[in-house]
Amino acid sequence: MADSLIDAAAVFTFAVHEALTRVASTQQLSVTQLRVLGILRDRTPSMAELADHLRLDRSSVSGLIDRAEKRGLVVRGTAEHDARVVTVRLTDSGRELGAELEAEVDRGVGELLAAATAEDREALVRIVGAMRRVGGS
Amino acid sequence: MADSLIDAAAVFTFAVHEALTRVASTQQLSVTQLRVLGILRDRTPSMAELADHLRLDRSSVSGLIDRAEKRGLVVRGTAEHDARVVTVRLTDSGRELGAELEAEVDRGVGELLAAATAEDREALVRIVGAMRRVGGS
DNA sequence: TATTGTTATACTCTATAACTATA
DNA sequence: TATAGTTATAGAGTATAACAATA
Repeated sequence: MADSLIDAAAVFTFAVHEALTRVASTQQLSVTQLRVLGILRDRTPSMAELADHLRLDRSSVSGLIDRAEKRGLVVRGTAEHDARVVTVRLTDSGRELGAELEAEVDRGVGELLAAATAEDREALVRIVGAMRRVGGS
Repeated sequence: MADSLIDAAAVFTFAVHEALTRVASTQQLSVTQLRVLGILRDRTPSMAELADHLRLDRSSVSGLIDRAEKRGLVVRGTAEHDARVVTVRLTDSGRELGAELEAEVDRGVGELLAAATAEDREALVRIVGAMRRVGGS
């Protein structure tokens, strides 16, 4: 596969990642915490499910949620069918912050893509669709 | 800008970032250390220039290079024109490891993009070209 | 005085190993 | 026994503030 393609993928990745870092850091959050807010927007997963989404060890997620809970962004709950399971959901304040940051991400990433043509932007959406069909994520 | 586009950018970014993390971790390296090896491939920058490339504080780069030097991947040198300046360059071993990992990155990222059409892959290269012309990086 | 780089410090993120509670 | 989650521990990565050496 052409070298310029791999380069492009890497440059794109670092640029978007940097935009995410910048947005998150306006609220003293990491990109991982930003992802947590995004994941919880329409889910109330168990710790294990959250770890799977993030592809992190459960012990890492324990610490992550400790810190997010301390900041009042999320709360731990219990699942009724299995007393071992801990669920995580957004607080109102977490949902509000998540929505704010999502808007900022839209703005920041949108800015990065503003110079591309509409056709090329559509190609990006198709690429990710193809990735998903193959990669399983 | 369409929501699916921003989503696609984020999903793409996390997928590539994860592939880079996976490759780097086969050698107990972070993505940042992997980037250092890539940056030094055809440059011998000062600490300040390296910090600019990585968009990190100089103190962060001091620690990064401490660890890379301890592993024998890079060496610090001096610039003849200014005794304050410290330069960084790859050792032979660092260059070799960098080449190995670059091949793995090509393979891993190439795999992610394998399902996309050639036309769409070309669009990605154009998108990054447009980003570069605007964004300054 | 200004700049380059390092050090001290503090915190987040991450994994591994050992543990507790529940199934 | 097996699974869900936490805790203890260790190390990397990052920034801020204070510093030393050089310009």
